[in-house]
Amino acid sequence: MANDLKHTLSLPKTDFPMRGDLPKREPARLAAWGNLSLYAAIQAKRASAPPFILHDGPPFTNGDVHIGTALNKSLKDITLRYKSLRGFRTPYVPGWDCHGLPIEQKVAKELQAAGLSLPTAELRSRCDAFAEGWIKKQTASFKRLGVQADWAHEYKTKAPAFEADILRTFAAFVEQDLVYRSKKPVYWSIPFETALAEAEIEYAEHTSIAIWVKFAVPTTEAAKFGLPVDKPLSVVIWTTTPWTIPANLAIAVHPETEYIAADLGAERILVAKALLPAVLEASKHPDASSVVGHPSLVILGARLEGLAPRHPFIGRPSPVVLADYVTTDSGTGCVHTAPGHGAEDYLTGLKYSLPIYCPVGDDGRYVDDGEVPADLVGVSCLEKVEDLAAKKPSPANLAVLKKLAAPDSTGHVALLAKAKYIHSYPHCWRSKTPIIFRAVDQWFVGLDRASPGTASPRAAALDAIKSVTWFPAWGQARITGAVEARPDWCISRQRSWGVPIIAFYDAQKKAHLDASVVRAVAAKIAAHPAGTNLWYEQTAAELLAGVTLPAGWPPASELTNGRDTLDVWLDSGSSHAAVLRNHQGGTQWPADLYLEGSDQHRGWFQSSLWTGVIAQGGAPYKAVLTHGFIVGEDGKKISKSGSYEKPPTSDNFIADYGADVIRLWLASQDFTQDITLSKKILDNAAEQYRGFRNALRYQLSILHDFDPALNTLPYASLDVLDRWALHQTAKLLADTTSAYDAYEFHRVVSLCAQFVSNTLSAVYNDVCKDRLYTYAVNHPQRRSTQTAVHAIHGVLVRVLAPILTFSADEAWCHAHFKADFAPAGAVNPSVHLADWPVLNPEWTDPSLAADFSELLKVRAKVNETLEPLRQAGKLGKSLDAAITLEVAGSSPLDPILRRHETFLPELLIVSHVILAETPAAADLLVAARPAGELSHLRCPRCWRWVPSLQAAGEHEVCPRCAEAIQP
RNA sequence: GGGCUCAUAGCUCAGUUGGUUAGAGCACGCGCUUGAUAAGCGCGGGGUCGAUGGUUCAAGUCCGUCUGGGCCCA
Repeated sequence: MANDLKHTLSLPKTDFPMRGDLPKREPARLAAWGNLSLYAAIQAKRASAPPFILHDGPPFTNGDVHIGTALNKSLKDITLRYKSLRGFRTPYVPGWDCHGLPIEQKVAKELQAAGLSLPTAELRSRCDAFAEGWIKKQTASFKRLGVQADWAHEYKTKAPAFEADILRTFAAFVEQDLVYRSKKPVYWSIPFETALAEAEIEYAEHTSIAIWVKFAVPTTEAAKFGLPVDKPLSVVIWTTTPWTIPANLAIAVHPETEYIAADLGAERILVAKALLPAVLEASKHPDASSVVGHPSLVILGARLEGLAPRHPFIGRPSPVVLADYVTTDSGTGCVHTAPGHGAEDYLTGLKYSLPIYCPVGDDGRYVDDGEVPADLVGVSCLEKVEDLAAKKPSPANLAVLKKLAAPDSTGHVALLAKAKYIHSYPHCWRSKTPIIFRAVDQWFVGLDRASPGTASPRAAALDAIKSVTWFPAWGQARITGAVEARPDWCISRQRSWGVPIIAFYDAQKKAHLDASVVRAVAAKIAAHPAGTNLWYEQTAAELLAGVTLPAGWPPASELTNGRDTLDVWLDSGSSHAAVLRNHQGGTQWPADLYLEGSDQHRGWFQSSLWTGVIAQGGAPYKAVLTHGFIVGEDGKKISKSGSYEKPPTSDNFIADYGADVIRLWLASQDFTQDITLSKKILDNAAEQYRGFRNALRYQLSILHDFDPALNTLPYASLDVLDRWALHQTAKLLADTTSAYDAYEFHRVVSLCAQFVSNTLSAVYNDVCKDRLYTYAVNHPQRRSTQTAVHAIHGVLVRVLAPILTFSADEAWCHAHFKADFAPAGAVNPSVHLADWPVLNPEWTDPSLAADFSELLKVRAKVNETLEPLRQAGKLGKSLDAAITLEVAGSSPLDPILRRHETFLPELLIVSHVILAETPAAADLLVAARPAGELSHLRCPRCWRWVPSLQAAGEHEVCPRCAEAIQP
């Protein structure tokens, strides 16, 4: 019987599945979008719209898409989808960073394992294929994530046309006379005569010879600095690389460390006071305690600056310099400084304008430069693998040791002590021999060089930074600091997989570099399918055929191609020139936005800024947005925290949760900070996803018999509750729009979640069930609610669309076509082709909202009152209750309740409300009892308790239901 | 060691120019409903706002120090 009545109700109905089953269902939607050519359709729709250009920072092509990269691409996609809905033209050309050491090394290792040794051009081809393979894989992963882009017209830094633009950027540097040649220390493999990168270094235990060496201080020098002159005085240095002594140019001390001129009896030595006992022990001084206790002169390091001891066997001074990195942990506190053989030494050398001196040749042997003593010339610094096993020092170490131990013409012996020293030392990954640190010629960009009347690159960059909007604001301080502090840009690398530096060398190894020649070769490279491989396949004469050589150059036949490649930061740093300047995919320069991880303040943001201000006259972006990094549950970086069952790749997470859940998770986090990843958090996101999905589903289900074209009511005839819901929706739209505009996606998610939960689920949907289910299908109040729900759904689905790309589209198709997918040729076949909802001013009704704010407080109080009855078993659903509200006539609540008196039972979802006036001052008194106590009867159809039932066919129902089921 | 940055309930986030018992969603507990049902509703427990000094009539909110993270550099 009851079942018969149930069939007279308009219950929710939809084919929209309750469960997303995203990992399985999302790929079908991707395919549907492909069939729609959705990206092209969106671009076409916005063809004449104002552009919003997000320039893609290219991921490196050497592995799977990591979840961190997924974060980056998701944020970009959310941004662009939002801007597109808002009415902007949003071309998005995805890019790939293809050159670089990690790929070259991976390929080289594979070749080595296979026992192959290939010419450079062949090695490069293999690197090319390697990169291409990952581009394919990464593209698939990005697509699966829901990232919408011009995938068919991506940019690749290895494409010949792109390589040519890199070279043109480089040419601009040359043109402005910013590029110069200078030495810089690099890791050097002697057997392979090549520079190595950090990644090619393996650390292994090594037995070195530690030496303590006296640098004699001339008496006149000592006197000048107020040091004792009663006995010979020496500054003692300590080093574990004796072979670098011929390159010594200075001695570094810490400005705030105390030094002591200790009296050893026949002579004095100057060392850090704290290290004197250790030095005495090393030198086996017979009466150390007396020396330590002796009242000797103590002097602060800062006061020693400029003191000029003599090199132990080369006729030049070795001045004392100051450096903060000097410690008193070991050694003597006086640090042997050879700017050509150490990173810190190099920087100190630059600071003190010392030559970057390196008397060791490519083959690891001392050169004959007129400075190196004759007995050292030709001696090798190499320790062969067999020497290592025998712990046999290099010939250079032995030769230097011998010289230091030999008395000079005055009988002075420089070597104070020596000892074996076992430590971890860098070795070449291929030859397994210890590397040496050695300065080689490099190309630099002088960032402080300025032609008369123009600003230096640094000044221009600092100026450009101010014209850019930084999100968050502290990004400006960060990049300003990085730009101010960085030394001149070393743009050359001794690598193969990169863009060659178009420099030529004559027989005397003199470098020839000219901007017009670079441009001419760039043009050839752009036009040739081999791209820059041409450089490795052709001779200088072939490359320069038809090129007019600048005055002063030898004929092309006497030139050879340089072997250096450009720093890869120049590759990606040229992307704005290669892509935006060329309007690739409809883009334009400068970009409206760059969006990358905060590490790029020192990376891509900066390299792009330099190339922008030097070659294009300004910053290539109007705004820069940064995000943090993904960390593990413990807040520590993901590589260091716990082990994962699967690699943390985008694909793996999507396989488990679906792209929309991953996107929702990422969107719900404040990405300016670290983003925590854990199963619990992802499960939480999945739960939240279900909430959104169900909200959309329920709306669809109650709209199943609503035809917007036929059944929509004008705003003026909408029910008060529906108008309130629209007011809340208008607020949601305004708030989420400003959150999107501020790139605060987590606020969008939070606002939507609260709207769905508080406004819809807890109040609006619950209250509307009665009218939606039990009223006659065409009852105005029912159509009123459907009108509102339809409008709300339209807003919600579009507000969520940038984040829940798949599910919002799925809901869209169900709303418009009552199917999973739009039929062929449908109008508005995707939510992503829609426009952002327009804020209807009618919807905003502050006085109504004020009333509701009070009414909902009453509702909360009623619920509180009902709860004990329910817990006591006296009450089930609230509809079984009758309520008495008592309020003082003077209360501001009184007129509100009166105004909405007939609506109260519906709002409170109870069967009967008695509104009474109380003289008491109390705000509101609520009493509840089962409606049956009023001797009311329960309508078996709408479940409300009413004074009397009436016959309707074979049933007894309330008058309202009787009318509703009239045939 | 330096630059920038973060630290509010189990989780994700709000907390306006310092001002009443610090909020929300999710999760959790106890009920209700069985006409959104692998759903929905109600009620409830849960935070000494990283620690510690200070400024103030008053500090999650301002200042100092420390602890623990992150990115970059050394």
